Amino acid sequence: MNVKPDIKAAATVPEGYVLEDQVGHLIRRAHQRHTALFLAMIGDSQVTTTQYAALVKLHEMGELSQNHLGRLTAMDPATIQGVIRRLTSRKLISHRPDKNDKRRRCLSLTPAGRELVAKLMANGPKVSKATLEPLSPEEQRQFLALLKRLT
Amino acid sequence: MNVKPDIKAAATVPEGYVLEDQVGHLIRRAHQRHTALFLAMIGDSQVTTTQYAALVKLHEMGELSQNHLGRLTAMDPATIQGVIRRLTSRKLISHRPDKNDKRRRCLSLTPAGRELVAKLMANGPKVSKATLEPLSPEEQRQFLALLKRLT
DNA sequence: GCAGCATTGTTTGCGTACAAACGATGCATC
DNA sequence: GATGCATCGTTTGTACGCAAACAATGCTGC
Repeated sequence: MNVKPDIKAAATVPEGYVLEDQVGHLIRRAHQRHTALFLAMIGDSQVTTTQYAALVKLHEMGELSQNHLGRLTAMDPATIQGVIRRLTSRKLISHRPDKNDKRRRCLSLTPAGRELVAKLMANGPKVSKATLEPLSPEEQRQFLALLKRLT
Repeated sequence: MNVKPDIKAAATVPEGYVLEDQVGHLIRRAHQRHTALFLAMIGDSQVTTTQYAALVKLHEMGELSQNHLGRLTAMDPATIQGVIRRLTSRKLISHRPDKNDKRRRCLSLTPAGRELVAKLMANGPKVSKATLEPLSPEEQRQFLALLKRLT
């Protein structure tokens, strides 16, 4: 098993192009790390990052249509559909038809959903803190400012 | 449909906790944006970011076992298995049994795989550049240095 | 009123991502 | 050389993430 660089193959690699240094690869790994921290620290072994986002936004906004919630949490209609289905089956979210628009489902938190989201949001800042922990406070501020402009 | 903040619900939100400002949410959105740019610019409508990573690493290293390639590209055994299966079915990768270890599959690029990866790697820097485009050169340098420490 | 277009939510299909459990093989130690 | 542990690759199940196509409903302009 060859573990050293393949000289013949490497000869055609563009100068200085290292996979591990590419933004995309680094973002993907940072995302993996954050997801692992989230699942370990958020306080409910079933709730994922996207489910958390949906719950928090519903808590903040009160009542929303499905696609609107998707837009607010950066999920396309197919993705938010599955997230809502799973949260509904756990009885954390309920839905009723919209009075004025028969296409829409009005989503809202159930009492159980409100109770859970309050508990999870107590841990949310800890997850963010742990994710940024390798950086100093000043670096964290810089990093967040730059990251925000890449979205 | 209520689109304004729900005062009653928002009253229990921890002070200053805004979903859109959390690292995890921003990383997720940056990842989505990068993936979209990658698919649009890499030059082959079938190749994904992880498939690209596997091809590039195989090109660089010459011949690797499946799990080893997975470790080098940050994919667990179950994930790299699917990636390799799809690349093999496209005849971009071939495998042979290892002489010394019957458990291992020795993976390597086929001629078609070598040809494709050379073409894709010409576009790789353009994808990275486009992803970082909202930042100035100095900011890009800062961002990459900080991001690298979060992995 | 109605024709054309936009939006809402659904489904299918494909591709990551990971946990958990598994059989096969390698290896270290006795 | 047999025991016990580690590693290799696989499978199953669950959960994003998005493209594409769809039926139902809403809306705009004639």
